[in-house]
Amino acid sequence: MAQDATDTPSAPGPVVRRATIKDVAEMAAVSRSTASRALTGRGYVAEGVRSRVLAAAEKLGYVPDATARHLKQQVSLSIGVLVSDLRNSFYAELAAGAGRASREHGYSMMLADDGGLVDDEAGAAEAFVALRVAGVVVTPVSRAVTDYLRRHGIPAVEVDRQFAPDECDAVVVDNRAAARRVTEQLTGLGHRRIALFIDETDWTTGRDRYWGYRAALDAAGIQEDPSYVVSSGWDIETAYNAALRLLDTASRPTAVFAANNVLAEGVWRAAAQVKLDIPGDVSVVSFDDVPWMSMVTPGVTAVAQDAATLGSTAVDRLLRRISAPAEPPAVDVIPVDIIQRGSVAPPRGT
Amino acid sequence: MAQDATDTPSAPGPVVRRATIKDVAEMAAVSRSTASRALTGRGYVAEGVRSRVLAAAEKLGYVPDATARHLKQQVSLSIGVLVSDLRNSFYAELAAGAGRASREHGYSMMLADDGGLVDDEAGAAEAFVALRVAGVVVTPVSRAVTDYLRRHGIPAVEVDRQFAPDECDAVVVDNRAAARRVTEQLTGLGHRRIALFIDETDWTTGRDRYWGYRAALDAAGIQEDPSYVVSSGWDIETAYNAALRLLDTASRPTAVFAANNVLAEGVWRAAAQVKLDIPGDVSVVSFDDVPWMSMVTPGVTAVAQDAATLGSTAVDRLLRRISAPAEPPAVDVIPVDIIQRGSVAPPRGT
DNA sequence: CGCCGATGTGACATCGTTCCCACACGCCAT
DNA sequence: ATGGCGTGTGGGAACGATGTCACATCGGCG
Repeated sequence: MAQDATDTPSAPGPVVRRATIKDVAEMAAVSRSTASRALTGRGYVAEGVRSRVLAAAEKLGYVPDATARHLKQQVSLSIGVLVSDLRNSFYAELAAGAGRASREHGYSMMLADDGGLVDDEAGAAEAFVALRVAGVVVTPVSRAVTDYLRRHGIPAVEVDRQFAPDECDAVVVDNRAAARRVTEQLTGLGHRRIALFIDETDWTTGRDRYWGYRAALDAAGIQEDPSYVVSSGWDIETAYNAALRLLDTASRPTAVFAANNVLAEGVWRAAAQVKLDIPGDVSVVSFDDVPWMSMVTPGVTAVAQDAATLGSTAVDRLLRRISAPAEPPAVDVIPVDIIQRGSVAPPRGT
Repeated sequence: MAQDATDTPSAPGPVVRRATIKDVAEMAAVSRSTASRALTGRGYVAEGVRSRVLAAAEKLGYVPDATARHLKQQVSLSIGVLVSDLRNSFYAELAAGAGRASREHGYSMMLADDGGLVDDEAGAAEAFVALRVAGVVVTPVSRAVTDYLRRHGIPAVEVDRQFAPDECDAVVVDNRAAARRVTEQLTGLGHRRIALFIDETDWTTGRDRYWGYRAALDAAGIQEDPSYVVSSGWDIETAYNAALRLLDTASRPTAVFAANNVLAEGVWRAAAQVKLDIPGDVSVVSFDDVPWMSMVTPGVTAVAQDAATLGSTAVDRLLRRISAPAEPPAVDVIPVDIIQRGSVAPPRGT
């Protein structure tokens, strides 16, 4: 009972104490200031002293504490990247591109994934503020993120989706033009009943892709049939069920434009389920080229966004913003390709 | 010439000065210490004072600086995650799982991607040390990472591949048993000429999967034919070319086991190229289930590792290690599923 | 009346780094 | 001699948050 753990500390204590600049300085028999100058290369240091300090640092395995440096300098070398869903290869590629670009410029990447939820998005943004990242690249799901970040003085770049066009840098593709081109390919082949599967039609990418689709229909003199515009949200299951219903009717469309890769997957599975031949019974085109589209037979004709380039360009833009905070907001538009594969043909009977 | 920028500072200066705890304290008319107690909930604070402080913090949009807190407390709330290739959906899922688990425990995730290169792996590890992360989850490509991290007192968990079995926690699957089961399925159907496509056969996952394959052959009384074991590295192109050569011969195998999803893709493309019917001419099984395998026709029978669970389990284990540094290293083995699809059939003529 | 514990609060040192400044030399020009 | 410069070094104050410690106040009890 009287025995007290504090009398005989059984734990061996901190086995490794991380070397600090003080340890380096002592080993090199100089002051902390001189050691710092030798290591950072700022200010005068005699050549002999410099090499002594460097040798000591090497010997001790000294790695400067980035958090302490940040605290002192009020400059961070991390950037935050916030995407909707890492499991979607579009976002994974985007993150990979952002990570590569960050590293090339000496930054580390803090990555978060908000599952497309506004609440999680806000939580991630707060974590980024707490960590005092140098800036944030985000595929936003609301306007709130960039507003919040701006209020805290953290520059942000919107990628893919754009909610604050006039106040925030952005990196996007020309969704409208691409959607129009790919839809015109269908009208050009004689399709008149063209369905659009889309997440929603009011915001950013969804709105623009919808407009592009409409523009192509208008140009071909086709009246829009609202029952062919399916807003089926963000998950495969919903798209699959909606596609099942639509494709299993007499008045089914002769072509389907899926406005992103998730919806395309739902459509593809549904078509397989009801045993429709692609492209014989129905042509399919997609926005977002992901790996499976080139693996299936026939391959899926798709608008290929270079997601990695979106990510790396966003980081480049962010770093430019950091070095020139006062410039007016800029938007980079990344070109897209339409990859022709076998999923498109003229409608039957033409 | 005599004009001096410091006389008339033209820049508007820091437009937003981030609120610090000092600002909060002043607004609430208390000392920094009291404000800290009120905000962290440690120590005595009168109820009235507490609410005054909280109101001030709210009003100022105060977000505590995680780097400063870390510096003082010498405890970090970030964990590092290092994967080989974010573009590979296996790693992307793993990262997503790790990110989710981190966030659930209040940690942020620093993510890096080393492209499978030992040099980049070392660079990323150094960045993690500099940032003083609480721990690291890594899909290692060499033993060096975990050694390096240990030397700096940072706990690490190896996932997927395991290089330091006795010194480091790990989260893996039973590669050998899974490879054996899936190969036995082929021998059970009467296949005798079974090719193995594999990255390499000397280390960790490659070695274990190779052993599993061998064990299944041995059990079926099949002599291994070295020309059927193709070590084709880590890229699709190489695997594709190797598969082309192997499949386009008279003595081609009747079944192929691809030991990861990249190799499976190469094999799949090659089979399509030489117009082999799957499973009629050749059966195909894969290690790693990725999205395209369920999209193609026939679907690819595959060993499905739950990558997200690998990632989240690794984070759980890491956090347990952080709270109990002295315990002996532990290994979690995550169960796998074999997903039966249509790519497997008995060899022709049986 | 003096002492106690319970309840609150503020001063100050600290974490690891940087960097401003003071200072110390040696050398040259006044 | 004195001043000034170029070169080199160390002292010490930040950065923002935390936590130890001393102290202040109050009510109650011996």
